[in-house]
Amino acid sequence: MTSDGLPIWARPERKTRATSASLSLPQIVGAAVKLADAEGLDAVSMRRIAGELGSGAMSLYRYVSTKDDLLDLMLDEVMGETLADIDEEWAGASGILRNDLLEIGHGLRAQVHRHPWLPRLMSGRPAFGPNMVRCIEIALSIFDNLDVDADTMMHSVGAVNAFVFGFVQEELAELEVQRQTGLSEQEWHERMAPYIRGLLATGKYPRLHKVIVEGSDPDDHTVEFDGQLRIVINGVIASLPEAARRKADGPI
Amino acid sequence: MTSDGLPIWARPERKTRATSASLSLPQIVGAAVKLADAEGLDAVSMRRIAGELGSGAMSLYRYVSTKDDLLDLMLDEVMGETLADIDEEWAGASGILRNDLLEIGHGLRAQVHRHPWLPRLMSGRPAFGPNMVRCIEIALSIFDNLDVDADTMMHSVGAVNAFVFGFVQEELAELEVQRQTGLSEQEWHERMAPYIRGLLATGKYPRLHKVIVEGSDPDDHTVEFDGQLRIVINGVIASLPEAARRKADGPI
DNA sequence: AGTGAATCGGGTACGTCGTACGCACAACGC
DNA sequence: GCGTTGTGCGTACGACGTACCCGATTCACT
Repeated sequence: MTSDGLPIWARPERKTRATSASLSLPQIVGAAVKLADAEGLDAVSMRRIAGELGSGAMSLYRYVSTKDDLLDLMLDEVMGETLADIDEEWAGASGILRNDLLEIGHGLRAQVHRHPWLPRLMSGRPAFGPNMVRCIEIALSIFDNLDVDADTMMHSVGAVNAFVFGFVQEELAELEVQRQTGLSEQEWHERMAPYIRGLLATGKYPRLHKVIVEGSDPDDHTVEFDGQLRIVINGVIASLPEAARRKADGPI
Repeated sequence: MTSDGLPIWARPERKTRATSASLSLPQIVGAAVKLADAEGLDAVSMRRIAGELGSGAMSLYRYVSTKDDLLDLMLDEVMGETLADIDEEWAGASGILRNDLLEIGHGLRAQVHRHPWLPRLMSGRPAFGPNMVRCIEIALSIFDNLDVDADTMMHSVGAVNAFVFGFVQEELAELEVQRQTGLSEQEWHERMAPYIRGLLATGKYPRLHKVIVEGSDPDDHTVEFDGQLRIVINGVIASLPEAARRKADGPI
């Protein structure tokens, strides 16, 4: 959004009437995304993007009225990436709700891992781009032959979505530190160990102590994620009306 | 974290050897939090904070080695806020797992609503401050007489936590736009309506159309949140070992 | 009481950022 | 031919985080 509070897509289309242009909006957005992927969101400055494209910084403003707009476009761009593999109807839809929800969850997480700057962009930015809208449409398609009401559909995908984003956010916090410092997960954990040990040594956190000592080290975040996602999906399916619930796991 | 990759608490304590100081770390952190609450995270600059305290910008660096450290401290500060109401043992713990999880969820959401800049800080910043650790400890206490293993405990609070953060993040995105533009929720929705109508008019999003037309307008986000939170908690409780599950809803 | 060391507050300055403004140039309709 | 329109981009301004440095204050210790 800019000063008028509208996201870029809700505003009358840009002119781009003229003939020869050495720059183009998709080109700019693409360069910005590539930069963010390679060096993090902080590396994405107008000057850097322009430099990457071999043009002047101010040239970008012929295509984008504000950096914030560019960020909106980046967000929608990567949402469109997922869509590229998908044709008119969702190829992945198995018709079995539990599997579909699982796939949506894992797919969303994979997408965020490909572009770790996504969560930071989504904080404080309502996403309403065309690609995002198509993503929602496709997500809703998993209810096609389930005959549940609109509110339930929104609840269900909303809950799964919220969980996935919350989870990856925590995951990425750790990865981000590792990226910025160049430390491996191993090294970072070792670096933190004395502090953690000091905390536990106070004896003020017996439950945390128990969890750290007895808990299995989640070296593979994916299985951790899968486990928790299944828990959430269980809850979602359990809340469905009975007819839909019986069909959620497919024909027995 | 700074260049060494360690959060501020994992480093040897700052000197603060001398006697009389017109500034103090808690004072600085407090001013920063107040500023963020009042004008948003972007208003939090070293110069602004110093100005608010009637001192020079560079003076702050006697107490904080980097702005990033200050942000870490702000995060832990507000986590401590919640703790202020709580004494040694959690007053709110009912011993009934479902109610405890509900309370944790609603409490966490309330906390984030009090400080809408929290999610943006947590993106890309592992939180390990003492207050945060105490929060975790207290959250784990709800399993005290339930005899479940460490992994299950982490799974359970992790799933609820992740969901809550994901949910409020979406909520706040909308609120943030309203704060920045000064528009009310009503006004903003009206401003967006033509764009949304245009999308639906294309006929390419039949499911989204159905959801928007038939779905009840969630004017009260709290009931929406409560509904979805209960769904997640259902899943969590269902995944507990049977003995614990039977006790989760308390004595019948 | 006198003195050296440490810590305080903060001014100046550098390199970065987003972007307002305006100019030179190219392609078009007439 | 000539205005009109749209491009690319150089310059400049006011923010930002913070490195560096200096005078003033206060402590620890004789």
